[in-house]
Amino acid sequence: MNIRANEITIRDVAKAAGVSKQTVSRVINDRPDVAPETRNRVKLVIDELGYQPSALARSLAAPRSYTLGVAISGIKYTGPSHTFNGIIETIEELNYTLILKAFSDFKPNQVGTILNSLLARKVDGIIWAVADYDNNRDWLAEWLHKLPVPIVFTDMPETKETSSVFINGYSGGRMAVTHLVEQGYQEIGHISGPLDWWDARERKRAWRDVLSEAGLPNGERQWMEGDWSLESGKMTILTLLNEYPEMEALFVANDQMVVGAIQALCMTGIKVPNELALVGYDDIPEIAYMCPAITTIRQDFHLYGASAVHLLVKQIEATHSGNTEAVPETIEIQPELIVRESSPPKISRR
Amino acid sequence: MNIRANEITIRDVAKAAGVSKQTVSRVINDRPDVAPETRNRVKLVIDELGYQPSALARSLAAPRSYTLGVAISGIKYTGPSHTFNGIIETIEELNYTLILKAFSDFKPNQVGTILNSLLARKVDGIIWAVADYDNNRDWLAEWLHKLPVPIVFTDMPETKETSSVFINGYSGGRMAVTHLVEQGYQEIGHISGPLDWWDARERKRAWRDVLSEAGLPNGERQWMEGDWSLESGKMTILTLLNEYPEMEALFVANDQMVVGAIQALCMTGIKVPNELALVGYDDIPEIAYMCPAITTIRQDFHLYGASAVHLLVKQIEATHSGNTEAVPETIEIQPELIVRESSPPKISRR
DNA sequence: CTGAAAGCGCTAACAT
DNA sequence: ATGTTAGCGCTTTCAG
Repeated sequence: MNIRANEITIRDVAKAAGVSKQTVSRVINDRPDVAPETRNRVKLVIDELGYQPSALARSLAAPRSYTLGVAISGIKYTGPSHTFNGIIETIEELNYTLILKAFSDFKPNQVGTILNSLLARKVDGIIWAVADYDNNRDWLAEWLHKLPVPIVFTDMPETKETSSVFINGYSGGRMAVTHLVEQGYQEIGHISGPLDWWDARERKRAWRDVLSEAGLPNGERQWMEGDWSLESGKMTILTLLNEYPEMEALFVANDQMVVGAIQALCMTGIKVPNELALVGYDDIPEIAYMCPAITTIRQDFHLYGASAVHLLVKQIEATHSGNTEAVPETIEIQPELIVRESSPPKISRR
Repeated sequence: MNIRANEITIRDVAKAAGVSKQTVSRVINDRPDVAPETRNRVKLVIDELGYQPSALARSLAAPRSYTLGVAISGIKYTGPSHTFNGIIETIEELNYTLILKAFSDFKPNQVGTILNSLLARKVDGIIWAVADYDNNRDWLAEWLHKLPVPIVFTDMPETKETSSVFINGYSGGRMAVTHLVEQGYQEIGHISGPLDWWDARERKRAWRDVLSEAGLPNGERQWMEGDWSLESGKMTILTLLNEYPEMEALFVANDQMVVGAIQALCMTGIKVPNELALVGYDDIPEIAYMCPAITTIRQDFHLYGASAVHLLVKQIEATHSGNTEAVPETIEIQPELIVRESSPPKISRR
């Protein structure tokens, strides 16, 4: 294989093969209307010269660029980083090129800037993988109907007007709490994520609903708000333990906070699961290696990212091939309960 | 702000402002040679029309694209994902656009494919953030001298011919083991990473060197090879404990393996740090929240990524502005020892 | 200071 | 099946 050294153009190939640029273009685009013999000759010349077409020029001249724009808000944590990994791999698989924009400070006009800089590179579609918190989605709303290309959201409260992929946090929350109820616990607390995050609200709502339906207590002193961080898990559980001493079991809205909480429990000498049963959320790799291993709700982040790409490409194909207007579609991914040692039947506890 | 809807071109602006395309071009490129009055008029029209220049067309016509290519091998783990985060943010800061390629299977010809697809988009430079293991670097070597743009490596054994940024793993390893020696431990084991990784070899070499220099035992039964994973930490420590029962302290080559090891220790009832002192590597967020909190070597991944970008952009500037040939440069980042509860002075143990 | 012409490397639309 | 003519939207070069 040769490297594109920026010097050989379609012209050179055409000249060397004794055909027109157009014919070379047809060959590199695998068009059917080229004589087999000509095609071979051109291909040979391409190999000899080590010709590599300029994706830039093709994108400019053609209606599509085979480029996808992805906007993210940071990938420091397990969830987003695995989701992003799914996105990358799938884009790669489908032979698109990925242009990335990071969403840093959440100012309304940043939304427009990012969208524009993506469109300025003529992306065929956009994946908006920025977490739904604050009101960044509202800022987006005004752009949506002006967008000349399909867009797919991640973490999106179901909407009819836009395509999105989401993992059902309410359903995951229900699984977690239902599991604890079924194991026989009656005093079940909750540490939520920051409630300006949609996901955090969904999980908390699930906690409350399940307890209500089971006729179990779910008052205000039974839960506290964390901020997803390890430190907040550690701090929050100490307060909660104080305010809600009868607590037998605890549903924590993400695994990071569980790790923090475990350190606090360990330091105060409270035994898991004998004195407190625990269920987390996310199934980060570390959580299975706590002592005891923690029951959690697994989110298939990789599938999540992959689905977003597949959906987007589907919409793009629809726009380009048919005369069919792309119809918004929502893909819902179900989380899964992973039972480990931190949530045994209550009766089995000493 | 208006959104680029792909319909307004520089031509429309020129017409509306009653000037030529070139003048508009000069304005959007902030060239000095435009009458202030003209400039203002053009700017006004640009705003009114909501004109957004096509980055694609500009890249094609101009000598630079203000686009950087980044090749990574996956960002599922803390280290790479934080490094990548530093890369993204810095690229964003410097107003470049990021094109991403993922390196999945390590076949020699994938290297060429990735490089070509980046060059086909006319990137101004490349960051190769693929971990140095196996022999993927060798495959790269043959392309290097043909590359028409600067490239910066991450995780690179120091070389004179190429620019790179690296965190000194040998020095980090020395810090870890020296700390244990200074705390008074004499029987110090090691769980290494997979030895086809450069970093793993460096850390192990440091372990051996420090022990040798201190006149402490460092035989074959005192260390074992893991594979960076949680599970391997768990498994490896059990074997090691068996083969090296006198072990008082242990240097583990990354924090993930520490987490796995702690579970194994907890299950077998071995107390940290009283029966075994522990030092990890990486300072992943979770490691400070173990019980006890783990001493580790912090790597500033964010700075790492940021440095790679700064170095690359520096090389690009050199190539474009001056007639100076870009001189390869290496940036070395020093890791830092973070002392926590898992490595107290031996004497203080009960 | 401003404009006209030429071209970046390719594809689309129409010829033949 | 192949070639020709026009662009894609911008920048560069060279006039003036």
